[in-house]
Amino acid sequence: MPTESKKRVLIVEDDSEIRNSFSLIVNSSPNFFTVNAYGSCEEAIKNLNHDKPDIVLMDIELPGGMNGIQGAKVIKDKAQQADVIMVTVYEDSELVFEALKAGASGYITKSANYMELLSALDEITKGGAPMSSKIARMVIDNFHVNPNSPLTKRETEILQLISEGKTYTQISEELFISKETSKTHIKNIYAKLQVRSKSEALAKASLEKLI
Amino acid sequence: MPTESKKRVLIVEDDSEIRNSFSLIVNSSPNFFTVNAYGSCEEAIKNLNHDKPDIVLMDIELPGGMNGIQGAKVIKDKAQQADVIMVTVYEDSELVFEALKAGASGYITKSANYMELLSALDEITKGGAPMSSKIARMVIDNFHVNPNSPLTKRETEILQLISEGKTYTQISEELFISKETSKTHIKNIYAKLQVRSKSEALAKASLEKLI
DNA sequence: TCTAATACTGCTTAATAATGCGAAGGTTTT
DNA sequence: AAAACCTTCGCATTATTAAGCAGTATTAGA
Repeated sequence: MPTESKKRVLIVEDDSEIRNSFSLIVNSSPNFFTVNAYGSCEEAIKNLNHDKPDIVLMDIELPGGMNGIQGAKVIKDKAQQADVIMVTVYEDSELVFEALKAGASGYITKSANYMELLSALDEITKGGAPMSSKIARMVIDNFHVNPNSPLTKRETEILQLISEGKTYTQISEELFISKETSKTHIKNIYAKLQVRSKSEALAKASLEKLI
Repeated sequence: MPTESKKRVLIVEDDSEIRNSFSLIVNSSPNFFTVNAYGSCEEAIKNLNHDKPDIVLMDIELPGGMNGIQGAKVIKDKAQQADVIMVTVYEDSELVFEALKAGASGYITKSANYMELLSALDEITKGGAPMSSKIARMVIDNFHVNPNSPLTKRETEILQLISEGKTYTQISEELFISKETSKTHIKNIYAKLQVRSKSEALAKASLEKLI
C-alpha cells in the first residue's frame, strides 16, 4: 500500500515511552502510519490542519491543561472526519461515557499490545467501534430499561409522552382521556418518583431507566 | 466440562432449519448445550422456570403473537439472570435500539456461522456484549453529542440544568444569576430550538444530541 | 366472587412557567 | 470602529402546571 493511501494516525500521549511504542507499532503496519505524536492536546490541536489525521489515539489522563475528553471534543469539532480512540488505564467509571459523549469511537487500554492496537485501528477503519468486552457491556447495559418500574403501564405511557414534550392537553387528546385524567396520572407519577415537575420526573426516569 | 456446569442455551426461532442448525452448533461446544428450542416466545416463556436458561438466542422477527423484542422484555422480567442475544437478518434501523432497551445484551445475524455463534456465546459468558462492527458503531454513535449545537455555552449549561429537573429559581441560584436572566436564556433556547416548554426542549435536545 | 389495584373524571387554589417588550455592558469578529 | 453576538437584568401579562380533595368505573388477581 503506497503511503498516500495509508491512514494517518495521530498520537496524543504524555508518557514518551508509550508514545514511542505506539508509534512504532502503528508504523509497522502497511495500512497505517504515525503522522505525528504529541505530549499534549494543545500541541495536537495547533497542528491539526497540517496533520490531517484519520485516526487519533488520545490519552484520557493528560497532565496539566486539557484532558483527553476535552481534547476529543475540540478535535471532533475542528476535524469531524477524524475517528478518536481513547487510550486509558481505567476501564470503568463515568469517564467512559463522558469520552463517548465527547465523540470517541473506540476505547482501548494502555496495556494494549501489538495485536490489540492494530486490530483496534483495523476495526475503526472498517466502520466499527473497538472496545473491550467490559466496556461493550457497560455501553449496552446503559440502554436497558428497568423491568421493575414502579409505574403502571398507563403511567409509563404518559411518562413517554411527557418525554416527547407533550402538554397535559396534548396528552389527553392523544390518549382520548380528559385533561383531568392526565393530571391525575401525572400526579401519581410524581408521587411514586418523589418529584414535583415534568422535568424532574424525566431526570429521575432517565436515572432509573424507566422509559 | 461436565454437563452440570455447561451453560444452558435456549433458542427461540421460528425457522426450523436455523433452529436446528443453531442447536447443533451450540451442542457441539464443550461449554454450552441447547436446553430447548422453540418456535415462539409464548412456548419459551411458558417453560422458562423449567428450562432455566443462562443464555437466550432470540429471533427478532417472529410471526404472529409476540415478537422477539416483546419476548426479550418478558424474559428479562421473569428470568433476570438470563442473557439475551438477539438474532436477526436486519442490522440497522430503530429495531436495534428497541431490542437493547428491551434487555438484549448481544446482537448477531442469522447468517452467523459456527465460529461467529460460538464466539458470541463465549463473549457473553465472559461478561461482554457480542455485536457486529456496524452495530457497535451505531451504539457508540448514539452517545455522541452534536459538536455543532446552535446553543451557546451558557445556554447549554442551562439546558443541562433543565435536564436535571431544576426550576428557574434553582437555576438562577446555581449559576449566581437573577431569575430573570434564567428566563431570558431559556426564552432564547426555546427560540433556537423552536419549542415552547422545558420538556419539549429536552425532547429536541435528546433528538439532536445537544447535551 | 370479592377486593385491591388501576383507570378515569372533576373542581379549586397556588405556584411555576411562558411570552413579549425593553435595555445595558462585555466580547469577538469583520 | 462598527457590527454581531453573548450575557445579564427587569416588568407585565397570560398560560400551564402542581396540589389537594373527592369520587366512580373497570380490571386483574386472590
